[in-house]
Amino acid sequence: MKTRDRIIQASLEMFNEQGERNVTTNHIASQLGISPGNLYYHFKNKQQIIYDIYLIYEKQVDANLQIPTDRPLTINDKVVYLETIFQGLWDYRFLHRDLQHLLQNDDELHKRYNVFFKRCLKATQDIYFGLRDAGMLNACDEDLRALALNTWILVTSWFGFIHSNLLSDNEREESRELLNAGIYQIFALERPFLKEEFREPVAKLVEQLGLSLDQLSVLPS
Amino acid sequence: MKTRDRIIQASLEMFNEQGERNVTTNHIASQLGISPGNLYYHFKNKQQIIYDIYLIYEKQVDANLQIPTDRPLTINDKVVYLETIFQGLWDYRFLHRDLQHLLQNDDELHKRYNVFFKRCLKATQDIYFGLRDAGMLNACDEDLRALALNTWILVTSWFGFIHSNLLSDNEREESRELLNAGIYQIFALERPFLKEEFREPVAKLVEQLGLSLDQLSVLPS
DNA sequence: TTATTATTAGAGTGATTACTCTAAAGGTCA
DNA sequence: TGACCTTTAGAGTAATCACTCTAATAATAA
Repeated sequence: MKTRDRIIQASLEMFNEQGERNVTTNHIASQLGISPGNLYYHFKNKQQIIYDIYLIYEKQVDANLQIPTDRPLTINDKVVYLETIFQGLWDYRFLHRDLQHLLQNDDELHKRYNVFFKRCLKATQDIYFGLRDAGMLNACDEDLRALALNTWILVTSWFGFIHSNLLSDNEREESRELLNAGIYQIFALERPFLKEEFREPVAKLVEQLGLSLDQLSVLPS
Repeated sequence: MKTRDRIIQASLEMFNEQGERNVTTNHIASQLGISPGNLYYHFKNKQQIIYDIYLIYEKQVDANLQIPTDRPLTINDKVVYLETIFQGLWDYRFLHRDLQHLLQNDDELHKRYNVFFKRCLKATQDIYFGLRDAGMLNACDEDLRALALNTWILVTSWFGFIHSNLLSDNEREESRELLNAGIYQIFALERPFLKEEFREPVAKLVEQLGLSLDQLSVLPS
């Protein structure tokens, strides 16, 4: 692999594991067994490494949020959307963890992220509108717009939430269970809007997916 | 005012405005016109300043989440809960902005915060159960538990969200409008569970409160 | 081969920052 | 007044970190 790509990959891994703030460019270089000079030959500065990682993430999310034009949406589409989005969240989790600081230090990134956010929110709305058109949801436009925004906030905050609230006592590893619990919470958001005849099958689907947070016994009951 | 209290107050203001990461102990001292030595006479280290600020915040939130025992909950209680909680969020917004990093660097804070989170989640659940007991909501236990958790995540992520997504283009100041939009989003969460006869009065209440985000024309429609 | 360019090493640097140390000043009470 | 404790100033320091500079080496082309 090219040195440049190895830098990106190692940075991503280290950022995710230790947080961007705790990973220095010297750490990255030493992790790869290369010199700092070499790293700075390939990247102008640390910001640029982050920016380049972000671009890859953005591209992936945009691909994941495509809406089929040739057929109506199904409930299974929704599951696929959530699974791919949460997987992306996980793979690039440092981005959302330190988002505010990253944006504060890089105007270009901030502008680009704002455009990206609006595009994602639009796509999320369109997915919900699509599900309503497919006869699954019962809600007015205002409901669905608020729902889309709440979905976005929940999704982008999910790993921050589990990291802050559920991972300290017992060093529980961030796991697929906790990831699936996030999907469960999103389904809980839209459940009240589901038409009667879809509640049963969706409940089955969610159950298959894994556990709710309640069952992980980390929360009060 | 005592020097110790002035340090706490100045730190809080500066942390909120610039982010904890960008405020050094020397900045705080110089802002107050005192020496770094003086600051460290009153506080063992920077962590302790943060910890002390956190304690004040925690106390305030606990007070705000009290549930009346002598009467059933009303919809107006809900408004008061949300207004005081969001105001507290705003007054101590740096805490949630940099939460993960703060917790990572201070085990004692992390443990204490975990207990606090569980207490808050319990209180939030109890409020929702109380609203159901008062005949306002129509939902099963599982619905309400998921709702409480989603409420917590939304509330604690709200200012991070507006800071990252809505404040860059035009330097729009974080304003009461944006704070109220957060309350609007929380009401949107529970709206589908509201019993028919309460939808009209709640809608009126929400309208009085201010604008939804849609009307702020920062989002796609 | 030789010339040229791309890649790498690694020592070093200037800026920053949390925090320390010593001594002085201020307050209190006999 | 003088003894004693509290509070303050401010210079200083060790560590950290993003980044630079120079020179060497590898790759490529003529």
